[in-house]
Amino acid sequence: MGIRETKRIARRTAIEDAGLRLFLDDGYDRASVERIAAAVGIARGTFYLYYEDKQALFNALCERLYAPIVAALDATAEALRAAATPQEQQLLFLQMAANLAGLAPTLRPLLMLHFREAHSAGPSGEVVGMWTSRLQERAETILTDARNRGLIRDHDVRTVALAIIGSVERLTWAWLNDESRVYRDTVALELSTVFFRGIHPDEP
Amino acid sequence: MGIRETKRIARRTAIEDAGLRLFLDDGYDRASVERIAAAVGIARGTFYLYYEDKQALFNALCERLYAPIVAALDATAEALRAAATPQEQQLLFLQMAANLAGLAPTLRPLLMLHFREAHSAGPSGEVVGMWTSRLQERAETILTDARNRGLIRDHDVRTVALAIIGSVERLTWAWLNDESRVYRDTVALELSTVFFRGIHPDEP
Amino acid sequence: MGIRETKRIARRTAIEDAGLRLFLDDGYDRASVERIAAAVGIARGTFYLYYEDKQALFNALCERLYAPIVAALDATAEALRAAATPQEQQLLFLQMAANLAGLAPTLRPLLMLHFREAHSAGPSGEVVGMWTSRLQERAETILTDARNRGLIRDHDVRTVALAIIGSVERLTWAWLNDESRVYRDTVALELSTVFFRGIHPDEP
Amino acid sequence: MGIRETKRIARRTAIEDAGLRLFLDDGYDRASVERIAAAVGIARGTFYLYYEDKQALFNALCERLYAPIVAALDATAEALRAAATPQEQQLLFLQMAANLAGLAPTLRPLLMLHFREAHSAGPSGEVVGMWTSRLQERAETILTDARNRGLIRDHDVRTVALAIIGSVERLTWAWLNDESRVYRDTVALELSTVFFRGIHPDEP
DNA sequence: AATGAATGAGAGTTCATTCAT
DNA sequence: AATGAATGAACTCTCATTCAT
Repeated sequence: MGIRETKRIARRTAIEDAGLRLFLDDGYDRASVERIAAAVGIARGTFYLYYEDKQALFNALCERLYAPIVAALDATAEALRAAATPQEQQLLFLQMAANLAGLAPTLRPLLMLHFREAHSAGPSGEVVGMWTSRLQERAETILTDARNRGLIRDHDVRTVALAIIGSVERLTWAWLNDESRVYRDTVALELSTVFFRGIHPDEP
Repeated sequence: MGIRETKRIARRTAIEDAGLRLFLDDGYDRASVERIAAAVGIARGTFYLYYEDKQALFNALCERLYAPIVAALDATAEALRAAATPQEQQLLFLQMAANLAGLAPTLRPLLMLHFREAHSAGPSGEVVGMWTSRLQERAETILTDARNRGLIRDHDVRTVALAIIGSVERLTWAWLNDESRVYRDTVALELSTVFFRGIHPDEP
Repeated sequence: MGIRETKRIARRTAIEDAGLRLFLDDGYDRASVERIAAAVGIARGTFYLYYEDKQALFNALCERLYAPIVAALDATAEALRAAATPQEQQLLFLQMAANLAGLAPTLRPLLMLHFREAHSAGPSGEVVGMWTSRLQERAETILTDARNRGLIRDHDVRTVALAIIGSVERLTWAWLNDESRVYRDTVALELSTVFFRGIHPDEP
Repeated sequence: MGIRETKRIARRTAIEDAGLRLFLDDGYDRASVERIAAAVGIARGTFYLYYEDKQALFNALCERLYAPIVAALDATAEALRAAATPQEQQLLFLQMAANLAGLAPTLRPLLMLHFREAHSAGPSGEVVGMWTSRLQERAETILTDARNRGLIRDHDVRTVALAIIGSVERLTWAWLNDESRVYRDTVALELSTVFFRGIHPDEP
């Protein structure tokens, strides 16, 4: 890779990092390109050599956040299709939960950004909404598959998907804000139990 | 009540209604006092005769939204303390759920506002956060009480409270956005079942 | 008229005058709202209390310039319809020419603005073009009427109208720029003679 | 010519063509070097290897436009000096008009540029003004000569020259903008007639 | 010869709030 | 009680040009 390309990537990363920090501190709307540029140590105009506009920077950060999550869900869906027994399936669910929980620390500030802008009125809210609905689709796919195989009770898949995602979101938000007693490792298991005991078919 | 007082209240209501609409359309930050005043048909300066600043208007809207919800939760908590049997308690839970679901249509735009600003960086986010934590407290109180009486399994109360609130929030958001197949009436029951079957003690 | 209204009008006039000067010095595009406001001695934001945007200020100036010219043309057209003999008609033409020439000194800077922006690419050019085509319409109406009455030879009315307007424009521009030997008083007569001798029917 | 020189000229032509298009679309001021370079497919900096600055590019385009027109006028003036009879002279006038009208289609976009920038406030306006005054000089020379030989009536030469140029400009502008019924071929004749019948001495 | 990163001033416009009327 | 004029800082984005590579 040429030296120019290397420098360019490094600078893009620097801008994204600074942008992330300011978006978190001030929100997408209030964070100004001027301050982002200043944080990186570049001129205002230089910013626009790397991103078409503020929105493009935000999109890049979203890509960073959601791409690995979507990938993890897709991988689980794929594996589930190959799973033969209910036991295998349950294991895969738990692995997925652990997998996602494992991603969390790396993605921490980006997750924070997700919540900050999730329902905002501006363009940031729209982008997050688009990604969120993709996640929702994946979750529904997985649950539908599980229901068809008799792994979970015959609830309305959409409702259950929303409920689970909502729980995960709320707990993640609590974790991000260091609300006491939310421990990443135990919570995944705890939550799984709550939902599984509730949604799996009663044993004879 | 004097005619003056009546007119003052009517105008406050008009300002709040216009403010609500604009906060929803544009977000708290982007909604300008100028446009709110114009929507009401008053001068910019007149706005400040009724609210100290934009923030005060937002606070008033929050009061409108959260006060009845907190009241409903408090009433349930009170009634639960007087309930003797587990059957009575379960009934009270269902009544509370139905009660809250019944409030939803009236509060619809205000609920939308809740989500719009829930995690925002500015002052609006802080206010919503304060109210949200009050709701969380109430939920924990109720669940702790239920657990102490053996009505629900011995989960971590905080985690379960967060999970339930998250689910409710996510489903409410879906309902607000007319995502298909989220019907207010059935969803309360469905959700109760999901959580109850999961969290109540196994029957012998 | 209330004192507020009076002051408002005075300030609008002050803004228009300053705007005119700067539009002339720098052109519509390069003239900045900031400098216009500074020339008036008001804050940047105050400008927008009086005009929606820079374009609106330009439109107001165009109104000032073109409205009296259109009025003069319409008055001539009206009078022509009532004129009985060719002699009367010719007299009216000369009166119109003198009339317009009489307006020129008052409108001088505004006429300058017309030429500055007449063919410009931006929004200013479009507005001027719109007004210009209105003038063209009026000129064609008058010429068509004159031709129908046998006052002028049977040329293509549109071509002649364009030729006359073009001549007038070019001479006006020369006058505005103090190109020597363009005297307002004599030029109207001179030009009339040039065109009349050429376009009136040959005498028997 | 060396291959290098050939390539250099080809690239200059490409830049001029792109510049012309953008100057027409956006106006000299708003057309940015960046977009011109992008249209050619070269880097921003490369532009400055071929033209000292944006102004220099504009000058080159003016050269392209005005040089042939000045040449045509000079040729006519020269031929007129050698002409013996009024009939010969009139013929030469008509030939010149036809000649210029013949140039028009080739120069079409450049003519458009002339009008766009003719009275603009910036440097582009000054350059066009300089060329325009050269054309005016030539026209006056020709008319003075014609008057001295008794070919045209004893009008003020300067006024007539301005009137003719103004007419030609206005009709050309109409033709450029496809205002209906302006046909290049007939218009030259029509205009000649209008002016000739008006300015040549009365026949006995 | 060609590149494209970098600059920083400057553009139009909006904002919440104050205060004299 | 009500008005609306005034502020000036803040915003996003564009510009012509330079220069190290």
